[in-house]
Amino acid sequence: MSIQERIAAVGIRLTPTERRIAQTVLDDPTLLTFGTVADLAKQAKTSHPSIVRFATKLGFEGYTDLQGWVRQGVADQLGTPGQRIRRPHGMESNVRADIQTSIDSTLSTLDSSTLQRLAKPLIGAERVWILSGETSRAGAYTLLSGLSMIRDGVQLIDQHNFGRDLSGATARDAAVAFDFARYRRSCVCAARALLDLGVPLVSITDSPLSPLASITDSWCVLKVPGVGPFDSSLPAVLAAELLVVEVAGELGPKIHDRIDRLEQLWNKTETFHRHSR
Amino acid sequence: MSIQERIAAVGIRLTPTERRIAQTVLDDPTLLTFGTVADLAKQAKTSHPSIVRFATKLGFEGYTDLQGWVRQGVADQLGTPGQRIRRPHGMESNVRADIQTSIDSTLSTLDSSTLQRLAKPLIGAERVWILSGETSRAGAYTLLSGLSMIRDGVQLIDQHNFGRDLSGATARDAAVAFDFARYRRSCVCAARALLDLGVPLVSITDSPLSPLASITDSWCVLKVPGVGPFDSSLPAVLAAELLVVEVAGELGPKIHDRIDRLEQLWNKTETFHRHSR
DNA sequence: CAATGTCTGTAACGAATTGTACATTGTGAT
DNA sequence: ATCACAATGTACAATTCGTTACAGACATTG
Repeated sequence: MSIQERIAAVGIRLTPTERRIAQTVLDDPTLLTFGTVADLAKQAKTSHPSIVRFATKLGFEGYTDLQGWVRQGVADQLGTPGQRIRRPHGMESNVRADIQTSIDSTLSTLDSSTLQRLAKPLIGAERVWILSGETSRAGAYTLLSGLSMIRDGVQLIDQHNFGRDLSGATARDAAVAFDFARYRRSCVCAARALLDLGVPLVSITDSPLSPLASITDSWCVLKVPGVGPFDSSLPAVLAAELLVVEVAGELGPKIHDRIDRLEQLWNKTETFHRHSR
Repeated sequence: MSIQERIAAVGIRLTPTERRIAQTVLDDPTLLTFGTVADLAKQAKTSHPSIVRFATKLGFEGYTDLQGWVRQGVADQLGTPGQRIRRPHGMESNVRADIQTSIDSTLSTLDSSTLQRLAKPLIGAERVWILSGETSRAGAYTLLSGLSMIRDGVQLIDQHNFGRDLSGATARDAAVAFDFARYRRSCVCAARALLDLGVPLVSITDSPLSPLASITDSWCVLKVPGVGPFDSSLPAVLAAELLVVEVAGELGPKIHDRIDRLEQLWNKTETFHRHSR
C-alpha cells in the first residue's frame, strides 16, 4: 500500500487544512521521509498539531509512526538498486518507446514558426470549422474544447451533417482538418467543399501524400505510432493543444475576461464538485 | 561521490572504532540515512561522540551535515524522473518540457501490473460505461473509440442524460470514469450512482484527493501539466490507449475476426478515401 | 440567538537529539 | 617508571523533536 492509496482511503474525510497537507506531501515525497513535523508544517503553512492530526487520521499512532512506515517503504526499495530500473517486460517497451519518440517528433515538427503559421488563420477568423476522421476525433475534440474557451464560433463538424452545417461558411472563416492513415472519405469531401467556398484550410495529417496535404498550403505532417491494434491519437491531441496555446498567446489578455466569465458561470451553475483540490 | 568513496578517501587515517563505524555504515546504508547518532553508536558498539568525530573526519561539520549529504543523494534517486529534470530549472514553465515529463510520468505510473489491475474489470464486463469531465473528454473518446472496436456494449455517457442511460446498469457491467482537476459534479454523482448499483468502477484522475479515488479501489493518478491556459488531455488519452492495448491483449485472437469484419464493412460502405497512404 | 460541535492555532512539556567539555584508558618513548 | 599523547567513553548543555492540553474561531442546528 502506497502513501497515495492511504491518503485516498480517507480522502473524503479530510478537512481543508489536512487536504493542504496531503497535497504538500504528494508534491514532495521527500518531505515525509526526511522532514520533521516543523518542516512539513512550514511547507503546508499550518501548525505542528495539524500535522500530527493528519498522521493519526491516516491511521497511525502519530507522526513518528507515519514517518517510520514511509521510511520502511523506501528502505525496501533502497536495498535492491536493481529493482529501481525494472524495465517493463515484453513487447510493451516498444509501444512505450514509440510513444515517446512520437511525442518528441511532434514537438519538434511543431516548432515555433510552424505553429505560428498554422495558427494564423484561426485568430482572425469569424468562425472556425473543425473536421475530423475517426482516429483523430480526440484531437478534434481537444481543439474544439480549447478554442471554444478562448473564442466564439468554433464548430465541430459531424460526418452526418456536413451539408447542413457547412452551407453558411464564408471566406472570412477558417477550417482545421484532422485526418490520418485511413482518410475518411467524408472528411476529405468536406474539406474540398470548404476550399471551394474560399475558406482557408489548415490540415493536420500523417503524410505529405495525404489528400488533405495536396489541396492546401497550411499543413503539417505528424508521425503516428501504432498502439496495440490501432493508431495513437496522441500526436493529434498534442497538436491541438499547441494550436490552442498559440492562438491564446496571440489573442493575449483579451481572453482573460472571457475565462473569468466562464469561471463565474461555472461557479453559479455548480458545475464542479465541492472539494476541488 | 558515494559514501564508499568518501570513506575510502580517509580510510588509512581511521582509528579502530571509526573503522568499526565505517563498516557498520557500509553494511547498512539505512542506518546513516534514517538513523540517529544513538542508533549508529549502539549498532557499532561505541559512544555518541565517536560518531560525531567520525563525521568530522569525513570532512563534514558534524553528524547532521553528514546525514544531510547522504539524504540528498538518495532524494535525487527517489524522485520521479520528471521531478529530477525540473529541479535545476526551478519554477521555469516550459510547456514542451512539461509535456515530455508528463508523458514520461504517465508511462511509469501505468506499469504492467497497474495496467493489468485497471483493465481487468473491463474484460469480462457485459457493458462498459465511460464517464468524463470536460478536460478529459478526449481521453474518454479515445477509450470509447478503441474499446468499441474490440468489444460490444461500450457507452460514453453524456452529462445531459445520466439518468436515462445509466438506469439499466448492473453489477455485471463495468465503468471507467475520467475526471481531473476541477471535478465535474455530474461526473462524481454519476460515479456514485453506478457504485450504488454495484457496478465496478475504474477511475482515472489526477490526485488521490479526487472524490473519485476515495470511492473505488481501481484507480490511478496521472500528472496533468498545464498547457497554456488549460490542462492537457494527453495523460488521459495515453491512459485510454494503454487500457485498450491491455484489454486487446487479454482478449487475444478473439478480436481478430471482429476487426476483419469491421474492415469489410468499411470497404463496402466506402468510408475511406481511395488513395490511402 | 443560544447551544453545540468541529476545526485549527498557541503554548507548554517531556523526551530525544546533537555537539562539547572533561575524565579515563591505553600505548610507546625516553 | 613516568611523561606525552592519542583514543575513547562519560556527563552535561543547548536545541529540537513530537505530542498534548487548551482556547478561540467558525459553522451548524435547534
